[in-house]
Amino acid sequence: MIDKLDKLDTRILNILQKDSSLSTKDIAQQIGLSVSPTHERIKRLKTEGYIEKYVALVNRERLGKHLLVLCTVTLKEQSIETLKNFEESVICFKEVLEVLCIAGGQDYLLKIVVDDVDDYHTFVVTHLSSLSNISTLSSSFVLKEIKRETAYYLNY
Amino acid sequence: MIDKLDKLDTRILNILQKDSSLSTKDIAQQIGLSVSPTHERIKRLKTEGYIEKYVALVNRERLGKHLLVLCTVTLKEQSIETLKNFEESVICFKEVLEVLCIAGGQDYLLKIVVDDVDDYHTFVVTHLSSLSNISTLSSSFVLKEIKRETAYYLNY
DNA sequence: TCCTGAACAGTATTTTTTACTGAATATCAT
DNA sequence: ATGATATTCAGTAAAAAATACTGTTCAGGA
Repeated sequence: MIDKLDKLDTRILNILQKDSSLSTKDIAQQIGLSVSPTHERIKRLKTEGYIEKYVALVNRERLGKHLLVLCTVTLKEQSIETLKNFEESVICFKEVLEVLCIAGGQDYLLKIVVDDVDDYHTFVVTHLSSLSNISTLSSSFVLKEIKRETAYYLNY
Repeated sequence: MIDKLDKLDTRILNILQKDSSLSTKDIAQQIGLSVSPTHERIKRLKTEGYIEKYVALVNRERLGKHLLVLCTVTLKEQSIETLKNFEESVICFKEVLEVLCIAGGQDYLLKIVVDDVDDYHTFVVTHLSSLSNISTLSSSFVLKEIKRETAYYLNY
């Protein structure tokens, strides 16, 4: 099979996105194949880039990361160079988990995770606001994470 | 050890958040322990809730999910009942990966993943806008996903 | 100092992963 | 239609990993 997904591949991806600790045997049973072809498919899905990586998802609160902040940033100018410079700088901060470039006014949305409000203040002052070409910077604290899902729903 | 993390636990979590396909042996070598205690620690981190689950992260674009949308929702009223009702409804939509309750005006930010603009239009019309008590609904298309990280940086 | 419990390394067993083989099935050109 | 070719499958075997178990060392408290 050359780089195209059939129903079984899709089912495998739906399963692994939910729980990658399942054995090949378990998955094989769920999709109705034997172990060998199931294993081959899973391996192929990885090598062909459908699966980027396997990770452990941890409990944020349990680990003392109590504050989740959404931060909207607008830049003074929108030259390629300025955008590129900002992007390259901001992705380096370990506190910044996501950086999205948003349509409309050319701006960015940052998802930032820190221990607490003090920690956030320190981060903004010592790191974020020191970046060049920032015009405005607006922070919104997240009161509650109602849903957090990493699995895309794939239908065949 | 009763429910507290030491330096080794933290290192294990940092490793597994980046790549959970590593063998216990590999991790043991990285943290400077033998396989047995390393395995015990990993198992404990799971049972004690530090690790929520193991998942495969897939390539969104590769799988035809070309559109990522941030949608801000404000409700007509902020009674407990109304909020609860909205939250319970919206988490059921498979297209909605994240739901965050934001400080300030009582509103929500939704991260929505769909195939394309048509798909999004259909979703809004047939699902999202049909929810009761919605006051305003503002959609922003994501032009580019600059950074997407699921690992929290843990320092000891 | 002796006792107790926690954490470790090492070993053994079970399970899983991975590679390999041949059969069945589908594909395609003749 | 038929034969050649490639793909996908199941089954088996070997390698590797996960898991359970055992005894030892080390630290803290009576």
